[in-house]
Order: sequence, then C-alpha cells, then structure tokens
Amino acid sequence: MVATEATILTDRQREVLELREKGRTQKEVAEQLGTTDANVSAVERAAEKNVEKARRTLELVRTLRAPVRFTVPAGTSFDALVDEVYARGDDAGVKVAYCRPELYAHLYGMLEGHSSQNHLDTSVEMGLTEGGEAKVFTAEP
Amino acid sequence: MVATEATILTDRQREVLELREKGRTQKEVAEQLGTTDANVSAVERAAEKNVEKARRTLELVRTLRAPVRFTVPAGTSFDALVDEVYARGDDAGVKVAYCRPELYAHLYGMLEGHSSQNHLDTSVEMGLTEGGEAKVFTAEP
DNA sequence: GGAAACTCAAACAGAACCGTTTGAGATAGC
DNA sequence: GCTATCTCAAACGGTTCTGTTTGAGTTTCC
Repeated sequence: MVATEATILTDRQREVLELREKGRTQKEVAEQLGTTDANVSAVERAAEKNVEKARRTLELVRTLRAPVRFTVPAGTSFDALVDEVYARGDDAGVKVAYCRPELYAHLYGMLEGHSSQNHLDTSVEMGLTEGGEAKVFTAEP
Repeated sequence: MVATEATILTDRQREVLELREKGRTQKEVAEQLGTTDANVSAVERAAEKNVEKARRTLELVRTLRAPVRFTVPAGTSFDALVDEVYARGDDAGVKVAYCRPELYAHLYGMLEGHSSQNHLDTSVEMGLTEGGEAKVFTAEP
C-alpha cells in the first residue's frame, strides 16, 4: 500500500486510484469498497482534480520564483516583445530556452487573447524562470 | 499579478509568497496587507506546506502509475534485492535508470529503517516507474 | 435494441482547512 | 543589553472540501 501522508489526496482517493490503475472497472472497485459505481466515479474525479491542482501549484511556484520579471506596455509589437525578452534575459544572465521563431510562436500562442494584428492590446506582465522558460503572468480574460 | 485559479494555494498565500519573493520582510508584507508579522509568518508557512504537499502528490501519482510492482520478502539480502529489481525491469521491458552501485546505494538509503546487516527486516513493496526509477511503497515507521 | 461502463448534478452531514489574533520564544546583529 | 526578524502553538469562526446517496444521462460495444 502506498502512503498518503502529507499529500492532497485522501486515503479514499488513493485507494480508488490504485485499484483503477490495476485495471479494475469502477463497479469492481465499488464492490470491493462497499459502495456504488457512481460514488467511485465521483471520488476518482475528485482525485484527478487534485492531481491537476498539484501540477498547477508547482507551475505557479516556478513562476513566482521567476528571477526575471517585467511589464510590456500595450501596443508593443511581437517583434519588439521578442527582443525585449532576450534583452532582459541577457541582463539577468538567464539564457532563454527558445530560439527566435520558437519564442515568437510561443508568445503568440500565450497572448492570443491579448493581441491583434501582431500588436499587444493590453500591457502584459512577463517573467523568465531560472530554466529560461518564458511565462505570461497576466490572467486570461 | 499571478493567477491562483485551480491551485491549492489561496490568494492570500500567493500574495504573501509573491511579496516575500521580491525580498520584502514579513513585517513589510504585514504592513502592506494590513496585518501582523506573526500572521504573515503563519500564512507563509501554510503556503510552503501546500507546495510541499503538491510536490508529494505528484510523486505519489508517479508511484501509483508505476507499471512494475512487486513485493520482496523479509530476510532478503540487498544483493538479492538489487538482482530482483533488474530482473523485474527486464521482464516488463523497463530499463532501470541506475547502474548497480547506484541502485545499491539508493535502495540502502531508502530502506535504512527496514534493514539491518544488509538484510531486510520486513517485507517491502517495490515499484519501477516508466522512467526506470526505483520506488519503495511501504510507509516509513 | 440492450447491456456495460462510466458521467453528471444536487443535496447533505461531517471533516479539514483558512486567515487571524494573541502571547510567548528563538535567533542573529548592533 | 536592545532591536529586528522570524517562529511557534493554541484558539476562534467561517469557508471549503469530502464521501456518499439518489436519480438521471452518456458513450460504447455487441
């Protein structure tokens, strides 16, 4: 049995996840635990939600610990934005982990909701992690 | 500002972590948020606990998803244990990510509380992850 | 069509967690 | 010694989460 201590999963959730991982159907798990399949489904869903939360938490922390942070004003073009990211990385001694076209595409994807015609609609807060990943801090609308 | 949605950190915890990350003292953060330094300390502590929980959760899940699992009986020597791990990995087509002395040392460290004189005191449940990491499932005493 | 496996939403009581306050105690630098 | 910084524990009211039940829907395979 795997221990749950100091985890955001409950014992029940771990139990269900473990049996399901072994290939049991929800009904089989339900019978073994003395409950209904609908309940197993619900517990499994809650467990997955928690795992996703844990994943996002670690990503948030990595973002918070970003050693490089700066704000780019509205109206900036993507070309200028890419330049800015490289420049800030250089200043702080962080090597950006993307080549230019990669970074361009990455930022374009992240900022789809904040841009039109290759220019930013709103000002955007950016960061670079220790590993050189580019992050956008501003929440999606 | 960084978003907290779908995370196990609360907005308050993220707020404190963020300001602290910028180098503010707890008292400065307390003044900015209109509370006491003891409170900031408590919130910061809760936040760190949550981050640790998230880390352990992901590790637990990686363990649960281990494709190779087996139990080693009490009395097994570390030499035999190491052999067993390699054999099980071979059987399942998983390449163990350690060379022999590494694996030996790794297992020795993990099983310190469960062994004496190079032999296991108790039976131990083991697993190999997809990446070939060796895990011990049995909880520490 | 029908059965099997699974999902979804609403409701409920009990448990866990939150931020905060209070008061006391480390720990380090001057 | 004093001060600044941070920690720790106990307690509190309030919020959130948990597992469960019930009843009704998918989706998928035969």
